[in-house]
Amino acid sequence: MTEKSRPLRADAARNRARVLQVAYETFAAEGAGVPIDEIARRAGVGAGTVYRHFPTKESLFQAIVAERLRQVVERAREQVAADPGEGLYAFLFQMAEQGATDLGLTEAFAGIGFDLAAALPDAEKEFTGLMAEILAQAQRAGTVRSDLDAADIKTLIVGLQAMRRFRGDSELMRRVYPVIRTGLAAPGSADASP
Amino acid sequence: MTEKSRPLRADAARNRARVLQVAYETFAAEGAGVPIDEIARRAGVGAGTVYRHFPTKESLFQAIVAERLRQVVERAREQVAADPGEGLYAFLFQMAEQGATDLGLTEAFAGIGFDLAAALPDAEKEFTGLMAEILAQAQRAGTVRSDLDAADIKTLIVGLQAMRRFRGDSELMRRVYPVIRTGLAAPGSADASP
DNA sequence: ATATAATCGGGGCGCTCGTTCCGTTTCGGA
DNA sequence: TCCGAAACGGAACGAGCGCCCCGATTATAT
Repeated sequence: MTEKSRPLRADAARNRARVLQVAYETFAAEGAGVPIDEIARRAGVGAGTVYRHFPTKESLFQAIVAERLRQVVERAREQVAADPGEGLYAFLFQMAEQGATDLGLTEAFAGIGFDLAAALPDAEKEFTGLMAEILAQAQRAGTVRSDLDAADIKTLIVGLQAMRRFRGDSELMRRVYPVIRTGLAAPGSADASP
Repeated sequence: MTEKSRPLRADAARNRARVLQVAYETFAAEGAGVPIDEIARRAGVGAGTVYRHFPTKESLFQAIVAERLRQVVERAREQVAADPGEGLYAFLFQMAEQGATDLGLTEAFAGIGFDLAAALPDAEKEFTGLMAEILAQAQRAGTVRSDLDAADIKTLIVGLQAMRRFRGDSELMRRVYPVIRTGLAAPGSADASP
């Protein structure tokens, strides 16, 4: 009912893939503020070509965020499966590092010029659900204090990404991460301050 | 040597004050992205008048940030004088609340489109020095762990402001602040998890 | 009151960027 | 090989914004 999606012509499919790849790298490195013309130039196509595949700049950004979210969720599932108690910390600090490596996703996450829940409600719900799950596992394992919910974790991710973006050097975060870790630890657990 | 600063004409002084006041409120509420024309309109003057008093948009923003920093520093000195052990926490969470009430200062602080250290080196140095002082007092009082420096505190401020901006409702931060507080607490102090 | 200079206001210039348009090129089935 | 459809690319349009210009206005010293 929605559309008839005939298969793309070979050159069209190639160009679409190039645009997606270049746009991902560019948004990650420089954020959503980069002009479409610049992305087209780097991809070696005209601006018109970009707009044929993605009717608006936001739709291109959205497509990339959706794909990145998929990867993030997938990786998080692996981590929590490997070590339920440690999963939340691993995921949290990995998300923090993305403050430096994927500026576009960080902006989307913080709601800067992009409403994640409105644009990609399904992906957002899946992510929030996953957060709740990872948190519950860690709390069951006794590594994280029990008075926190998934929304608190999302808030912490936004804060950690901002800190990581502010501090160019990940070495310098060495002393900040333990502060968060200690603060999150369940009283009496190994990470709690003695 | 710098300039001849003759006294301003009465109407000029009045307009300058109006522009500063309106610009402060506007930047605080909506960030540095607001057009100069809009600020001029709200102040009831023409754009040309704004530019006679402040030769560039950035210079206006800078003037406001400088003034706000002065107020912040002054207030912090009072707080740390009143209670050295509690001073750092009070200041930290007050700065966090500014994530919601003063978007302009928050952006300047996080280095979003504005290089604080380059634009206002003296104010920045004074702020950093104050951070070191407040931190040292808290560490001496035994309320904050000793392996942190002033740069870590600035990083935490940036993160906390981002979290506060992300969470519109300060009620919702009730569970996040204790996490930070516990994480910062010196082992064995009252805030450390038992 | 008048002259003089400071100040004002807002239209306009130049630039950026998202988006569209259309003449030209390329693909791929017959 | 040939042709119609699909895709291309980049010039061009319009909106937004920082900043400048200049004729009109107003404050202030005399």
